[in-house]
Amino acid sequence: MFKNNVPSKVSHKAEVTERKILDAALEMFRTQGFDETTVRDIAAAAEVATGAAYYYYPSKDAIVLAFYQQSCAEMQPRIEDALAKSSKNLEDRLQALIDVKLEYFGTYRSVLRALLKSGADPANPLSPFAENNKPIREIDVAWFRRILIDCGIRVPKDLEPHMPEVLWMFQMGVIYFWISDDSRGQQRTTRLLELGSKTVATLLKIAGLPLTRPLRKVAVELIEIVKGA
Amino acid sequence: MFKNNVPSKVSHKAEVTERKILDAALEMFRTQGFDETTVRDIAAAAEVATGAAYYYYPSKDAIVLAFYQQSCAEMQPRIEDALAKSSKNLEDRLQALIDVKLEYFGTYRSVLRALLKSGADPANPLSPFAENNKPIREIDVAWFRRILIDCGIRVPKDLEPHMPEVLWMFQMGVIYFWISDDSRGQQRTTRLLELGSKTVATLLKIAGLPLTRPLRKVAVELIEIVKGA
DNA sequence: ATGTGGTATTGAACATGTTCAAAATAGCCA
DNA sequence: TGGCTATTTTGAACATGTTCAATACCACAT
Repeated sequence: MFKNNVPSKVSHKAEVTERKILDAALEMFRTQGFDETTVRDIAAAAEVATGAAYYYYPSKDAIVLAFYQQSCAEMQPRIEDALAKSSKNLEDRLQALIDVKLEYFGTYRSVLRALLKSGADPANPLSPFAENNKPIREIDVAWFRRILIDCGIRVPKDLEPHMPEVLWMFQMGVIYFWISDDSRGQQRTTRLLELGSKTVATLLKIAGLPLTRPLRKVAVELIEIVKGA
Repeated sequence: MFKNNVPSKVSHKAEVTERKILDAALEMFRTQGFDETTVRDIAAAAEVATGAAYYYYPSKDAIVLAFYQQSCAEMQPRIEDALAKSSKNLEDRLQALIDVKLEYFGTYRSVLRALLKSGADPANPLSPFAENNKPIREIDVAWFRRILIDCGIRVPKDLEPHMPEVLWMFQMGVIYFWISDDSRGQQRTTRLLELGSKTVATLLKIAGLPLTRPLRKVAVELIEIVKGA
């Protein structure tokens, strides 16, 4: 009935509180760093009691997780844009795609550091490799699959099903490098991304040549070991 | 005067306390895990007050660091042995060397997880990549240098200075994989180590062929970017 | 209006890493 | 031996992530 008249004030007060907490937290993480920000600080900035934070988020880490989920959603249109503007070749698109992420995360390096502080441990819920982050991972991987299809490179049958995840791993590598890259403007990461993207594209083209079959076999086997059963 | 008669009891009581704390800590980390072990627990097990732990170790993490240093020292003779027994070819020796580490760390997986929980962040004192762990890193790298020399593979001039550290990175990769490998007896890691070592050796031999020069150039450049200025 | 059940909020209490001022002890010299 | 200084040891206090019982609030049925 009045859901269309007074949609938020009354019925969504809880959601407003939740948002206030998340926003306050991210703002403080951004400006002072994750470790330097107290849950009490966050609650105070959001004008609620300390316990309220735990009513909405089971832990301080969970706030970072919420950021990760939000960031995934918010980046979708940006990625779409970036790919639309870029050429269709693999190198350019790899760069464009990963650039969107670095740019987006740029303001939140401290939050990302907190997110990735667990290394690549799949047992840690914060890790992009964790089971609970599978949905995000699959959205990400889907982009790489699309890039691969669009670029027109003919990928050998044995390698093909693995390639989207391999590219995703490349992306993760760049991001892990980036979070502790203290060079001016993270120029080392920029160079790594440029040369890395080019190399990945080159290798993928080479992988189609007949002579490379034995080496490719090994690569596929290594990939399968790492990916697990 | 009596330093030779009563060497430890009197003059080294502090060192005894330090050891007691370290031993108690490692034992508890091993049996209950790092996070599950309280500093109060450690102190109690070592029969000292809580504060005593902090007189000898500036933090709980620092205890793990002490373990890392101790482990490096204790592994030296084992590595020497393993290499003496193994053939001189690169594949076998890579495996033998890394096997020593996995075997040694086997009893302390939980401690190693704590050590590597900071990912590869050079800013974290616990990380093997940190500045303060340079001495350990260099001892490790020296072994790989020696392996490379002994194996007799002719390594191209541009690649050669980087190879010891590249092999060290390979080792770190295996270890990072190992700490979250929950397969029975960590058999996935075993396979990764086997196939990985073989592949590294193969690639290094191939790298000497004239046709691979352009690709090698790129590889060297990537290595230089990652290693930094 | 009033009670009622679920939701949201509070703030004190707890666990654990860490700090620190005070107390105990050790080594040593007169 | 007695006293003095530096080292070692202690345990209470603090900071911060987290839990929880108590309270306040809200929408709705009577």
